[in-house]
Amino acid sequence: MDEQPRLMHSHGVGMAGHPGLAQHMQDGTAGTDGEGRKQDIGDILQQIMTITDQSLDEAQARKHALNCHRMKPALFNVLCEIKEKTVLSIRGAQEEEPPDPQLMRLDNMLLAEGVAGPEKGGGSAAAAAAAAATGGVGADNSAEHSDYRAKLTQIRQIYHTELEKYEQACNEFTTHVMNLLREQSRTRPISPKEIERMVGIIHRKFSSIQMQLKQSTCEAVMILRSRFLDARRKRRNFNKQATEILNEYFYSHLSNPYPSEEAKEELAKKCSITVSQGGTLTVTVSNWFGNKRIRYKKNIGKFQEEANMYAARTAVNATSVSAHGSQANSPSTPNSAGELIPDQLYSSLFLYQSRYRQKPRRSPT
DNA sequence: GATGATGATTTGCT
DNA sequence: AGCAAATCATCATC
Repeated sequence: MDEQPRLMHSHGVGMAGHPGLAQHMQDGTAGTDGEGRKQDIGDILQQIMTITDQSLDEAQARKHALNCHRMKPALFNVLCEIKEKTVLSIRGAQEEEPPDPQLMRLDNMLLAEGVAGPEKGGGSAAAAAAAAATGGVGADNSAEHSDYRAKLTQIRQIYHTELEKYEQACNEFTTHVMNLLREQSRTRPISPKEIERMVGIIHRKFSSIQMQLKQSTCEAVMILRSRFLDARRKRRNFNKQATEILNEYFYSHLSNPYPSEEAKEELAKKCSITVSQGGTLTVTVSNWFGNKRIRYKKNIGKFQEEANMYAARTAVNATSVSAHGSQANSPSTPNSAGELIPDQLYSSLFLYQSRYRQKPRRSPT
């Protein structure tokens, strides 16, 4: 069979645009069965058009018949040419997709939470990371942590099995489609690029499904996190002693209630704050002072009694230390008139300063 | 369970 | 970076 090479040679000769077909048509015994040839081509085209309407076996047989048809190479060439012309216009629509920021965010989060990425002892890495994020919580809630770990591992497992399932399905489908296209490429021209494009489309579809999985996994992790590890949920009021120490500092520094970093550390130590929610111990102290300042300022009247009490206490302490307790005032009943004045002065100074505030000065130690 | 207290977080400013 | 202010979310009390 030397038909194919001959057809290729004829390119550009004969019937414009359809050289192969033209050659073929001129091949036959001239004139008499030209009509018959036309009929033949019409039949073939009809068969191709209706091939999808037939049953599988029927179509298979028809396909085989078409493949063996002597006109097939010629038709194929024609299709190739038409394709080449149309593909040129399609090629422009090739988009280079940038990495989806949403997907990247999800990936990063899953990685950070230890759901994606390498498994390290059943998600303990994630728990450790979470613990670090919340400031290295002590042993008081280790039971909750193990609960959290277990649940996270569960999520992790579901995520991975689902992801694997999707990946497998994607691969199966891709190979299936590729086989189909290869099979079809025997009857119609399909460039490797087209197959590539189709694979790309399939992958995009599947990755959008994967994204949904990632999204819901992220949501599940967030819920779990907020349920077990959110600092706000873990909020514990300070004990009485800690509050007293902090209040003592606050009211004795009412003119400038901005403890330095060192003072904060000192206070944290004194208050034996173990549940450091925010990050470092001093952050908790900072939070307290921040809240105290704003709430004091908002409603001085409400805090007046408290202010008087602490002012009196420090005053008593001071006198008892400096003057060897010679002024025998009862500690529980302070001289109200004597203590109120400096206190009010302090508070007005604080309020004044809050407008024209300066950086808190560092303690000399 | 309604409400105020309170520790933590967020937002915006300097 | 550190703060004020607003806000959130839980705790504690009744």
